[in-house]
Amino acid sequence: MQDVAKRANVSTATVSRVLSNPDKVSESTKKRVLEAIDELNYQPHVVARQFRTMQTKIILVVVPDITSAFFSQILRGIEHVAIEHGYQVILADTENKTEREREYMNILHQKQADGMVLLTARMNKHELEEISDAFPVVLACEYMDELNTPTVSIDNISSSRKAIQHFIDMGHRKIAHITGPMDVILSRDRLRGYQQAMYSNDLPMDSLYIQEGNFTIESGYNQMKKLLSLDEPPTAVFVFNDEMAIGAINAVRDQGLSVPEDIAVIGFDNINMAPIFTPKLTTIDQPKYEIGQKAMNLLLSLINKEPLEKRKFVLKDELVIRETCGYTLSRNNDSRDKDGNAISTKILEH
Amino acid sequence: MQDVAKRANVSTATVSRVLSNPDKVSESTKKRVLEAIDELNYQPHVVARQFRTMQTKIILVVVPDITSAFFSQILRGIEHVAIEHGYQVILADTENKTEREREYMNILHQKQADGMVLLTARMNKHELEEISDAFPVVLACEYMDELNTPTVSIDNISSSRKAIQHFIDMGHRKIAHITGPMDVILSRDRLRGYQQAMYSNDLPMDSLYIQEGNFTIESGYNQMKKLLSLDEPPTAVFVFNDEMAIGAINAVRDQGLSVPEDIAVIGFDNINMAPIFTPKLTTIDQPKYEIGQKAMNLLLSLINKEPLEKRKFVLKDELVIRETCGYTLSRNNDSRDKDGNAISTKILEH
DNA sequence: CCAAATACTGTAATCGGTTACAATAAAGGT
DNA sequence: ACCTTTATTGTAACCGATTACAGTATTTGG
Repeated sequence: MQDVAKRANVSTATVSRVLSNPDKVSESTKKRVLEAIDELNYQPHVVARQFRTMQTKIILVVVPDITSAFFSQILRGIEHVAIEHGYQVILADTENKTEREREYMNILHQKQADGMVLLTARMNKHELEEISDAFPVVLACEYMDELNTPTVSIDNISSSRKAIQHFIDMGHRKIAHITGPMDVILSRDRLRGYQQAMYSNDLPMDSLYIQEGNFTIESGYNQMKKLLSLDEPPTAVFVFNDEMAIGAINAVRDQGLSVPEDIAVIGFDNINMAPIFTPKLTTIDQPKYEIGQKAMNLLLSLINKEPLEKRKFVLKDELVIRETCGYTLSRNNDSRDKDGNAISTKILEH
Repeated sequence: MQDVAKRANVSTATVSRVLSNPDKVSESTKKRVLEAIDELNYQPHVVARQFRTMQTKIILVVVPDITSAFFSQILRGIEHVAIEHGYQVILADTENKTEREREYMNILHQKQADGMVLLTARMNKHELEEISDAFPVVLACEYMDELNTPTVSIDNISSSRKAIQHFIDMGHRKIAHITGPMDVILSRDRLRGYQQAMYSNDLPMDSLYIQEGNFTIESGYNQMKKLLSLDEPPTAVFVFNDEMAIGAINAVRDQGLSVPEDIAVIGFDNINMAPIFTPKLTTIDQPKYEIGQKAMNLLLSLINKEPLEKRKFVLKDELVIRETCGYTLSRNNDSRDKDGNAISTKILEH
């Protein structure tokens, strides 16, 4: 920077201003400085700037599982908004471990990032509250009651209810649920939706019909095997996510049965494999990209200390009816739900 | 830090030493300082340290597509090694755009990262050479001849040859290839392997049998449709990656034909969906996690200016025979290749 | 018992920008 | 013509750690 200043015959302050406050500098000197920068191929030392301004322009995004098809779409939403506003995204993969989640909190404490988007919150409410009181933090996907942290999510309880109601409307009575790990709020919420729908339709609930998986294809496979080995196996199974649903369908098939004829299945998330898998997956679609965008926009407001219009955003989900729930067997692939909204199930749409 | 120093009745230099050179400090003062740190809940200002030491302890990883199942495994390999050595990983998603690739190079120029792992290299050789001469850079997956940049990859030509040879050994003669975009070296390499195998078996090559896709499921679907509409459609298709292979299989099915009976298919990468998809995908397995680990270890050597044992590492790939190539139809799911190596195809392995 | 080596700690310069404040020049107003 | 305001630029303090160097205390060796 000294060199540039010398060459342009100005002070370092002016060079700095050309770079970060161009309006404060006259056209002529600005031109001279820019030329000098160009000639000397000067690159500002970003870390020095970060140090001086106490801003890193970095956003930390904590993901429970980077390999999951679901989160990558959310990430993209976050990243697009971030880059647009001059921020960069650091990814932190917790691999579903709560300790690692905690470790990453340090990055905020140490001011290595200007803010954080949490796509997982296994920590207890107290810890979360503490960190989000001190730093800009947005929670996405997971929702906690009575938590002040700004949140973007869908209503997991109602969407889960919607799925079960669909089964019931089609005449199913023996409906099982493969849940996610019970220490994850999302799992408890979706389970609650299942229970609510069963109760309100006066259907009995056998606790054997509730099996806890761990998000993976394998665990979907194993839990479905358990359900199939019951004396009275279910005729329909609602699965916490699409990955486990795919595992579950494989289990049905390995048992010589078929989906949806013998067992109907509904998944969750509408990952990009859902319309491609055979049979095509009926599932709850989350607006993944939009969740990411919204979360990042919220975070920017927090960082800039702008007032928030509200702290909790619940986006719309949608039951996408394809083949695994059996609904469309006697019909065309394209259908409409009872509200008349198109439920497109064309293959290869995304 | 001042506060800590005062409280422990030492100078800031000593506090600093306790944190970064604990051996230089006596046990008693170390204890005092640590107590003070604890009582004041002091967090070192990492950016200040980065500034002073001119090290960020950050690694930039440039990925062509973060949503791809293939790369996430490599990422995990990189990240594990990085964290183990006190480095953090920033992810840069180029979304398959060369411009964005170039943009990210700036992060290195600006010293915002100590090194970079490239999982994509669409830039020309000259640009790449320039940056890798000036900074620690490792190339993974893609391989360029006559390039000095340290590289970790498999031998794409030979693995592609292997796939085609398998088709030929099974009696196929009309073998097509759905490639990746031709501006990607990997695509050209795998195409070359296809051509070599065809030539060396005196099989004719119809240029209509070579169709260029763009990595996505959709393009696999579309290119396969083209192949199916030929007067003399192929009986076997080698596809650049598993995603496109899955699209291709769907196209076959939509045409009322079936895999592998009418058309045999071999994919590439062995993504985690490969053994789950129906029919199970025969594919070339890349040691994804190991590629990531090796690349990161190489990068660490570069950063620490250690000598490299060599600059090019070619890891072993493996043809994993499952169902889509037809080989195991009359046999068990488990098979062995001609070298006697087990080719496990158990469902739900990963 | 003293010199030399060793162990520990403190002082202060330093990294490369940013920005408050001061200084100067130019423009505008009466 | 003179004062006020505005525009532009320079000077130098500052951000919070690290570390070379110097100084002091302690141990070792003869």
